[in-house]
Amino acid sequence: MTAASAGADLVQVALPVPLRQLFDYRVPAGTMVPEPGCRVRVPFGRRTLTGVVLARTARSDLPPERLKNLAAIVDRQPLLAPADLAMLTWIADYYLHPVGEVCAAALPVLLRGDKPPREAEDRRWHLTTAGRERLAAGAGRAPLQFRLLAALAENDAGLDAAALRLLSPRWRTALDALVRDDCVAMAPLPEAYRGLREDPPAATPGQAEAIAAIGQSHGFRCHLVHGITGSGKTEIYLRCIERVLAQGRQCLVLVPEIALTPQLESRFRNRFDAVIDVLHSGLTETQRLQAWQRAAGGRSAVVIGTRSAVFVPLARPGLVILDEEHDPSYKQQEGFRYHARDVAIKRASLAGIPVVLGSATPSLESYHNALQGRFQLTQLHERPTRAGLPAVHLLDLAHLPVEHGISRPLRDAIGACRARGEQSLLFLNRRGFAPAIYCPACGWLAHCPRCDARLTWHRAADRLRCHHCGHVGSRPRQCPQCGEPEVISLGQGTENIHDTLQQLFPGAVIERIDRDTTRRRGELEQRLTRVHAGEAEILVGTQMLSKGHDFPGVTLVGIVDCDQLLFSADFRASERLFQLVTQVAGRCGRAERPGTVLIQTRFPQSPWLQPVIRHDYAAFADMALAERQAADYPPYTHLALLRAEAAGRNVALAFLEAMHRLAQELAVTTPSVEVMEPLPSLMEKRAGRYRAQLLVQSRQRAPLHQFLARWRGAIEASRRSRTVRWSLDVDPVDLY
DNA sequence: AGCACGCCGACT
DNA sequence: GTCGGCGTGCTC
Repeated sequence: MTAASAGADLVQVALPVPLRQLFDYRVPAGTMVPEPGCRVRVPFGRRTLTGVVLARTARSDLPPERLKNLAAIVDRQPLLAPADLAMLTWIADYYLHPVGEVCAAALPVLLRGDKPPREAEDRRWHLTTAGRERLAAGAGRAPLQFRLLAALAENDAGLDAAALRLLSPRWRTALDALVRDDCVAMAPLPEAYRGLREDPPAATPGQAEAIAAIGQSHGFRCHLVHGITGSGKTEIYLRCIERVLAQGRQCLVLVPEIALTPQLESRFRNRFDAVIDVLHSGLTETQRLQAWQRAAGGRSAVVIGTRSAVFVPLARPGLVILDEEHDPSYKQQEGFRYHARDVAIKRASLAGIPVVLGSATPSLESYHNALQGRFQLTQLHERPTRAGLPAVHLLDLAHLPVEHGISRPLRDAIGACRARGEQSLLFLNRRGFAPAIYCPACGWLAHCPRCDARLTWHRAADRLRCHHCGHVGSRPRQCPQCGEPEVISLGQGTENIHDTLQQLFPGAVIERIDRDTTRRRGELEQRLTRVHAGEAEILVGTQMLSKGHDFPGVTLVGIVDCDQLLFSADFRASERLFQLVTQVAGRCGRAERPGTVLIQTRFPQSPWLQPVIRHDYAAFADMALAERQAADYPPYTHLALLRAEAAGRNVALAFLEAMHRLAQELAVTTPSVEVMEPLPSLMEKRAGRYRAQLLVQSRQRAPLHQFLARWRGAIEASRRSRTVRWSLDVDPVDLY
């Protein structure tokens, strides 16, 4: 770092404001020029903000008299390395999002302010020989120093800041004095990786092939590991991580949700004697800061995290793994709408390291990339345990006796399963007791006053709830429209299925797992523990059950209603159906016993169900890809979606119509970009606001991006954009 | 996003 | 007569 010369030194600063630009500031003469990656305090309008220096520069487009001086430099050393800044700049450009907000999103909350990083808590101090002598000499004029010495003498491994703080809030000054006198020194930090704790099991041929392929890649390469549920993808991750750790480098492992971190963490801890950190929204801000600092400082070996952890800096990056890569929760659905999978791939390419995407049901985008040779594909078709894949059967609801959503064969199968002392799992993607309340006399249905949606009756709470906004109402005694003395409930939710099963199997222990029964912290874990302990005989639950958790005792899986997935407006519906059923089916028969999956449907002839029955991902993907190609949908085209919402009906739509005209003018120079007509959203009214959307499509990425950049600029400049709430979603995942 | 400036309604 | 509504303009 050099001191600024007379007035020629400028820095470009990313500020947390929704403006897609950098701001230039003068470095006062005589002060050190902050390096890129350092935070600075700057005057901005009438306030002072904290931003990140992205670059040094000698000249600015702005006239010199309008440039202001930096108010202060927060960090002496950069918080973010040049590679991190390059990644963040790329993301800001790709998603057309303000780079200052992207930078802010990449920093822990405690580093977004103007405070320099706090002492890393894993730093420890221990006694030196001189310290021992001072202690032996007895207490002198400095009683606190003596107490610190005594405490440190009892702990050979040393004490950290938290432990010393317990001795006295004024520990810092006393410790500094002791360090100056060489009585206390910083204890060496533990090595990030110290070796294996257990011998890895022998790899199956499929695993060995994947491990070798990933291990052979020098520099950037994207690997897609497609392994059927239970085929041992985690073991592949462990072996690849082991190789990278042995080289003294770090690994970043991403999972779609917090609930999956504990089991992965414990498997990693059993295998590796290493510093392993988790990073997700369930931590306190202080914990997040510490994990972030350990990763950035190279003091951790493995970081396991959810979506936002894709931004955590690593001093020595060696490998990125993204488990369950098909999971839509990798896409942030509001504000800064990035996709962690795509960011992870870009990040690995910038860092020149391999990235591994794993899934039993890869997204069609990734699978297509693999077929095109852009990703390297490894497939695992076998389970290492003796259990084979479950047998899948369809139950035709139209031609079978059905009671409260449970058909006779499903009921009998559950009974037989119980009789064998095994567990069964029923999947229904619908919470509550009944999804509709209906008047048999006049046809009235209970609607949400703020959304275009029906209200769901939650019987335990005796409330009508809207699952799209926070609305809660009570069930009317009589029909509010015609006065009919009794309204009835229609359809089944998990609460209802739970009840029905309890009636069919009196005395059975049934565990319901959905957002309603696992709202409080630790409740999910508690219920899962009861299931694993074998206390529960039947499990009923929603989507939550499909994600990652293994239930070795479950030998029967029932999909109560797959038709809602079969007929959905979303062009990804068939993909979701295959993924969901395969993932739920994968929960069973993992141990020695084979499993059975029963799918209830009114459309057993649907071609989409055939590959599900045969566990044939390739056949499903061929069908789905052909359909996507015919309809000009991803992965054959790229999409962007302009969404808008406003309090008044048609305000958002009128805005989009104006933006549509604007887009058509702009698209003249990018003819490969197709701008669709704006449409009201599928659920037009939601939480009291009216929504609409406009789809843009192109076969080629580059012209689309070029168009979007100009279009977004024009939208921002238009006065109308201030009358609605709008967002531009690059690569949208949900199209409604 | 904030935060100012700038013109038109109901009130300490 | 003011306090304050949110339209619109700007931030290196």
